[in-house]
Amino acid sequence: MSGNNITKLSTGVSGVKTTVSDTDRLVAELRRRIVNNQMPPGSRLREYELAEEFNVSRSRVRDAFGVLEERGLIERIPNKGAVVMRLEADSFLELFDLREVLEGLMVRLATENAAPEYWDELIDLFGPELAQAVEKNDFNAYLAAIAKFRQTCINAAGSTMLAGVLDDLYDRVLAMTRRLMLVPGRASEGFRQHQEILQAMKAGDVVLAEELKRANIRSARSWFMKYSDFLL
Amino acid sequence: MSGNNITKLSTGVSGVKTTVSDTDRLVAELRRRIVNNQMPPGSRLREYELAEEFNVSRSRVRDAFGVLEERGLIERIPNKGAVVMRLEADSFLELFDLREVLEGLMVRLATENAAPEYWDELIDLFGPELAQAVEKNDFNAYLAAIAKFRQTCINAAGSTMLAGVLDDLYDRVLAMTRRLMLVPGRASEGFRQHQEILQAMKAGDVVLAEELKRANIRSARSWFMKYSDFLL
DNA sequence: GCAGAATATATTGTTGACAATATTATCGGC
DNA sequence: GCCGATAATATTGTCAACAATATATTCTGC
Repeated sequence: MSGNNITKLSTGVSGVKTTVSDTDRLVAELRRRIVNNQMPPGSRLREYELAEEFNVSRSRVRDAFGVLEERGLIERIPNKGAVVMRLEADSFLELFDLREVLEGLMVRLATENAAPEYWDELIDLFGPELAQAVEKNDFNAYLAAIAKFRQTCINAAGSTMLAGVLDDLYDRVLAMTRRLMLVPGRASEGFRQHQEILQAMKAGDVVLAEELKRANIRSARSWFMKYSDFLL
Repeated sequence: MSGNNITKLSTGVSGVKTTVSDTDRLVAELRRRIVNNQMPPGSRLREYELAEEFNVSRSRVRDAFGVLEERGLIERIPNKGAVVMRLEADSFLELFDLREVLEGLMVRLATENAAPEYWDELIDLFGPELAQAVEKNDFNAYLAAIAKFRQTCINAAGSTMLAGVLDDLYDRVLAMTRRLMLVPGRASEGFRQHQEILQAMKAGDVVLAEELKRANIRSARSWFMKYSDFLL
């Protein structure tokens, strides 16, 4: 096995990139493992080990580590190796502050740009069926719906830069959301908030939609602070 | 020359990193050249060429390209090479939207955290002397003052995540600021706005400070739109 | 048995050589 | 002279071997 190894493939997600390399696949898989806590914070990542597992050279693993580090998912200490970044309470709070202004902007731009009908699909998704699933603690369904909401908004917002920044933070947001959802009552509250936001967006009420989204994050923040002892 | 080559050195800027590698130095220098337009958009970056110039191996250059790409300063096309990213009008407008919420947040957090006296130094810096320099089109002095303002705020805000996001965008902000300053009248207006923001910050008026900073960016945005024909 | 030095092992950091690909130059036919 | 095919060159992509460093183990004197 030698030489170049880039398979043509569209990434699907509004991407400019049309090729996916070994490095990209590595990054994706390692991201997944870290966010899913299969590799909990503090875990060591050994280059050779991963190189063998994925049948790639150490250089690819090393490249992947580079972007993972840039994204703040791992920490690299010279000559010692890479460990999964530990998320402190402080950085969670910082993350909420950032999300408040950024996701608020996202919703504002999306509301400005999209026609009212654009939101019908999402409004349908956030319907009675999902409501029941949330009550029954079907977190995967809820998580998928939230991801869909996010992606639909980003597409409508139409700002590649905003999309990039949100994407940079996404891993950490996901890691936190997964935990926060476990707190009794939070999921159903978040669900209702999303319904309200969607109504405002369909109504084209730019200001209200942004404010509701910001309130949504602030609410999540206060839940987090209340239960931080359990969540960290 | 072979083997590891990492010189111990503190980065100074509130950094967690305490070492600076060849790659880091490369990134810094290339950033500088790109932002200063010594490497205008569309320029091609050849790996071997740079490797020779900096007396490093191509791998280091390649690593540097990786972070430059992640930062959106260059674009890498497989088997073709790296070119300096071309900044389109759209992305400038996107950048203004982002700056409005992010720098607003920066000022808000900074105002919340810092004591009134903290701002005296900056208020002094943005005094009559600098005002005169701005009138005389001494752009370097103004640019340095703005950079100082930014850094002081980031330090006071105390959010490493926000600092990271702002840093990611900094190169593009700088590139744009340098051009926008050339527009007659913009620099002195921006100067006055910074004075007002600082007054609000010293007064501890969190809401007003944030709103003034946001207005500052919106104002810059409208100047840009008006003169975009000359600036692009 | 234990602290500290010396050795062995594991792991990361770096490089130069080679493969794959794209770009440019050359050449023959019309 | 111009166009397409073919060869030559330049440039990037990948890897495997080696160097440097950190960690674990063994040894030694007490």
